[in-house]
Amino acid sequence: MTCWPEPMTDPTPQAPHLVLVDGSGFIFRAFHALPPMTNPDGVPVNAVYGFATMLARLLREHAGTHLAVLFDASRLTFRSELYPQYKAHRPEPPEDLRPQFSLIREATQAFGVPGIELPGWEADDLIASYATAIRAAGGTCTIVSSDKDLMQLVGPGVCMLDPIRQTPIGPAEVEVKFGVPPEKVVDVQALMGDPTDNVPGVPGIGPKTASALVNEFGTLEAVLDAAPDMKKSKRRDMLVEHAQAARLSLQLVTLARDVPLPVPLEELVTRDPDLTILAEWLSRMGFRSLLSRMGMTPQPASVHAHRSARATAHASANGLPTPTAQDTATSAPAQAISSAPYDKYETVRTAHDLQKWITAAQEAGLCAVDTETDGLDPLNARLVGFSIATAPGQACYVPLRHAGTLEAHTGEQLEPDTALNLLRPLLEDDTTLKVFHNAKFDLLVLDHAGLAMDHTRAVDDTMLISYSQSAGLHGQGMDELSALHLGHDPISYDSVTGTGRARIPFAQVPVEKATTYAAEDADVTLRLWHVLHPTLRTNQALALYEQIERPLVAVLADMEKAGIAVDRAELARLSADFEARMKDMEAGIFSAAGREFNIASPKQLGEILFDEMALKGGKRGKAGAWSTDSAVLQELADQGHDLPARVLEWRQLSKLKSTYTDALSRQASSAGRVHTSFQMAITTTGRLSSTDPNLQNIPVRTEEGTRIRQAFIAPEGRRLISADYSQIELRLLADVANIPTLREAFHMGQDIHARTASEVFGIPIEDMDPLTRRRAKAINFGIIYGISAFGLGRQLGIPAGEARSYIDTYFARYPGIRDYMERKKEEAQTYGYVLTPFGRRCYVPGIAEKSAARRQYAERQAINAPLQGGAADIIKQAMVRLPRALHEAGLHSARLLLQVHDELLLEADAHEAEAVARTAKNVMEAAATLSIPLVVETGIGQNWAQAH
DNA sequence: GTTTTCACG
DNA sequence: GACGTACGTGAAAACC
Repeated sequence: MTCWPEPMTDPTPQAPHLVLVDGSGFIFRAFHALPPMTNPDGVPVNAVYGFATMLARLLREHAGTHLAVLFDASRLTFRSELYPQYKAHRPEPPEDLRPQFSLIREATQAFGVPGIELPGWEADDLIASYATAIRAAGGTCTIVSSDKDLMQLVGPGVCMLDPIRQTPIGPAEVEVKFGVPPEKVVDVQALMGDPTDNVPGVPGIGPKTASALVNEFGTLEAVLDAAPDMKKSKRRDMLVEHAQAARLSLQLVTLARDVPLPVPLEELVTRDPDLTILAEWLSRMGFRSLLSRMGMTPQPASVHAHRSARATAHASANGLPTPTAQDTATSAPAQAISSAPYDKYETVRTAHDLQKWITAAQEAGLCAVDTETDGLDPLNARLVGFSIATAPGQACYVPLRHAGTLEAHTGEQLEPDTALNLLRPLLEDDTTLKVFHNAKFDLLVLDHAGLAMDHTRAVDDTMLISYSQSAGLHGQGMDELSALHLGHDPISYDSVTGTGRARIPFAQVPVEKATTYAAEDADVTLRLWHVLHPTLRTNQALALYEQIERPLVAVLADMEKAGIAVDRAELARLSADFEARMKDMEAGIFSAAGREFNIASPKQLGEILFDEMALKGGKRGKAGAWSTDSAVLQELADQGHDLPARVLEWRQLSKLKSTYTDALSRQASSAGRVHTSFQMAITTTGRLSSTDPNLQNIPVRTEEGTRIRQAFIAPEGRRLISADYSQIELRLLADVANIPTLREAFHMGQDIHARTASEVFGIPIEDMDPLTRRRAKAINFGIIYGISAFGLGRQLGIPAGEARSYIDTYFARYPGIRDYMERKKEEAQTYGYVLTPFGRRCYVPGIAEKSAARRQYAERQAINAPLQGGAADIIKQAMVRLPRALHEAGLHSARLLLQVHDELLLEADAHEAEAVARTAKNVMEAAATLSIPLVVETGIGQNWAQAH
C-alpha cells in the first residue's frame, strides 16, 4: 500500500504525483504530540519544529512531482451558513499555539513550498478539490494527514500518509477505522455525528451501529428509507425522528471537490528549496539539529549519515551480495496486485497439470508457495497439500492427503511422492524465487516430507520482509498484512476447519474448500511480496533483511531440527523431589494460615494475608485484588511473618515443577531431545523468542534452577559449549553514546560496574566495597532500561528520592548518556521509531500518548530498543556466519542448538569442543566492529550448568 | 479469554 | 493530585 511512485531513479516519464499536506490538521496534532520548546526569542515553536521536520522528510524521501500545503483560511465557511452551530463551540487555540500559525506559514515559504488557503473553505475542501483535479489530469495523489474527515477521499490513485507515524493510510486502514470502505465513510459519519465539530448525527448511534447499518443498507438514504419498517426499537424511533439531522450531517461531512483552485496545478511542481533562505530561517528558529540533519552545516555526521554509513559497511563486510532471483524476477503490473480477483483458483490433480504450474513459475522467475499440514509442529506435521501462485490472482492447490468423508468426495489426488518429485527442481532452481510467508515453517515441513532444506535455493519470506521494516508497528501475520497492504481479508483458517470441539483436521476439509483457502494464501503471499519488497530499499532495510534475517532462517531451522538432549530420568527425579517437598510444606502453610486453601491461588492467599490475618503492606492491583507477588511476600517475610516466607518457597518449587521438570519430560522426543521453535517476527526490538517449549527461560539463578540446567546434557562422547557476550548492551551504550571513560574501561578489561562506582561515588577502584559496586551495577542496568527514580529505588530497596540523587550524580559524571537518551526520545517523537546502530527500525507507538505514564513508558522503550535490538543484530550476524566458519575450520561435528539473547549453546564431539569454543568466540567477537571490543566468554561441559 | 505470577536475558 | 513505573519475552494456573 505504498503511496509513492516507484523508484525516483526510474528514467521513464512519470504520471504526476501530487502530495497534499493538511497544514491545519498537522499544526494541532504536532502541538499536542511534541514537548514544549521555544526559539531563541522565547516564542513557543514545538508545532513549527514538527512541521519543519515533516516537510524536510517529505522532500527527502517522498517528494512527488507536485507539492502543496493547505490551510484553513477562516472559521466561516459554507458549512456555518448551512448550520450555524458547526464548529461553533471549538475553544480558542491554546496560547502557546497561537503565535505558531504564522510561523508555520513562514516555514512553507522557507522550504519553497506553496501554502494555499481560500476564504470560505476549509483546508479539507481544498485538498478534496486538488485531489480530484490531479486525478482528472491522469495523476495520483498522497494526502499527508491522519484526519478522519479526509478518509472519504481514499480510493484508486489517492491515499493518505500519517505525517507523524509515517504510515500509509489506504482503504484497509480506513475500513478498520470506520468499518466501511472509503466511499461510504460519509454515510457512517453522518449517522454517528461528531460532537467535537457539532455535527448532529442521530442520537444513540455510535460508530459500531452506524457502520453496521451502512453495511446492511448501502447508503445513509437507504438506511433512512428502511427505518420506518425496522422492528420496533429505540433505534428505529431515533432514525425516523432525526432523519433530517442525518441528511444535514451528510452535507456537513461531505467535502467539496469542486472548489476553484487558487493556485493552478502546474504551479505546484516540486522545487528544491533555496538553501540560503532555508538555512537562515532554520537558524532563526533555533532548529540546529534539523539544520545539521539536512547537511547544511559542517557539523559531525548527522543521525542519518551515520546510519547509512553503518548499514553499508555492514553489508559489504559480509562480502556476499549473492545475486538472487529477485533481480531477474519480473514485477507484476501494479494494477493486478490490487485488482485481480481472489477466488478463481485451480485444484491440481494430475502430474501434467502440476508440471504446467511449475513451468509457469519458472518462466516468471517468481512464485509463492504455501504448505498445508495436519499440525502446527513442523518437525512432526504431515504434508496434506501445497499451493503455488505464479501471478496475482493465479494460484493453484495441490491436495495430497485429503481423506474422503461422507459429505465430501475428495476426487483424484496426486501421489505425494510424485508431486514432491515434480516440486523438487523448482525448490532447487536458483533462478526462480520462491516466496513464503514464514519460510522456516514451510521449509521444515517440506524437509520432513522429503525435500531436503539444504538443497533449497532462492527463498524470500514476506513475514521477515515486513518485520525488517515494521517491528513493533503491527503484527506480521499474513491475515493482518493482507488487510493492511492489500485491503483484502483472506479466508480464515478457523472458518475452513471450524473451531473448538468441532474443529476438523485440514486433511478432512473438502478439497474444493481447501483450494479456496490454500491457493489464496499463496496468492496473498505473492501479492504481499510485490508490495513489500520494493519498500525494503526505501526504508533502508534491504541489508538487514538480506544479510541477517533471511540467511538466519536456515540456521534456526537446523537448530530446531537438532534439538537438545535432556536427561529424562533426572527430570523425573527432580519432579518427584519437588513434589515431596511441596507436600511436606503444605501442613505448615495451612497451620500458619489457620485453615486449608489453594496455595496456588493468589486470590485466596491475598484474602488470608490481608483480610483474615490483617497484615500491613498490602497493595491492590487495578482490578482491586490483593497483590501477592514475590516482592510483596518477601517484604512480609522480612518483617518476620512465617506464612509468606513458606509460600515463597512453595511457589518456587511449584513453578519449577509445572513449568520445567514436568513440561520438559512431556516435550522430549523419543530420542530424548526437546525441539523449541524460534519466533523471528514477534519482538519489538529484533530479538528472537522461543516457544513450545520456551528454552530461553530455563532457570539458572537459584540452586534448584541449576539442577534443572544440569538435566540439559550432551550425549555420550559429546560436549555442550556455551559462548556468551559479556556486557554487550553496556558496551553498545558506551559506543553509541561515546563515553570516553567507559570506553577506556572496556578497552582495559576493567570491572565495568566497579569502574562506574568509582567514578560516580568518587572511590578509588581498588578500594571498592561490594555494596557500592552493587549500586553502580543497578544504575548501569537501569540506564539500559530507561532509568526512573522509582524503578531504581525499588531495585535497590531505597527511597525514590535517594535513587534520584544517584541518578543525578551519574548523569553529572556521564552527560553523554543523558544526551543519548534525549536523542533517542526525539528520534522516536519525530519519526515514530528508533534505529539500532545497524539500521533496524523499532517502532514505538505510544510516543505521542497524552497520558504521561504511557508516554514515559514509550520513552523508556525508545531508549532501550536500540541497545537490546543492537545486541540482537550482533548475535544474529554471528549466527549467520558461524556455520560456515565451523565448516571451514573442519569442525564437522559441531551443531548450534540454542540462542538465549546473548548466549549461543553448541554441541560437538568431545575432541572438537575446545576448537569449537575458540571458533565461536572469534566469530562472535568479530560480528560487529565498534569503538569498543566485544568480549565472549566460553565454557565446556557435559551439561548446560557446567558449560555456562 | 484475561489476569497474575514468575522463569530468563 | 493521581497515575503507574525500569526493557524484552512465554507458560502455567486461577478465575471470569
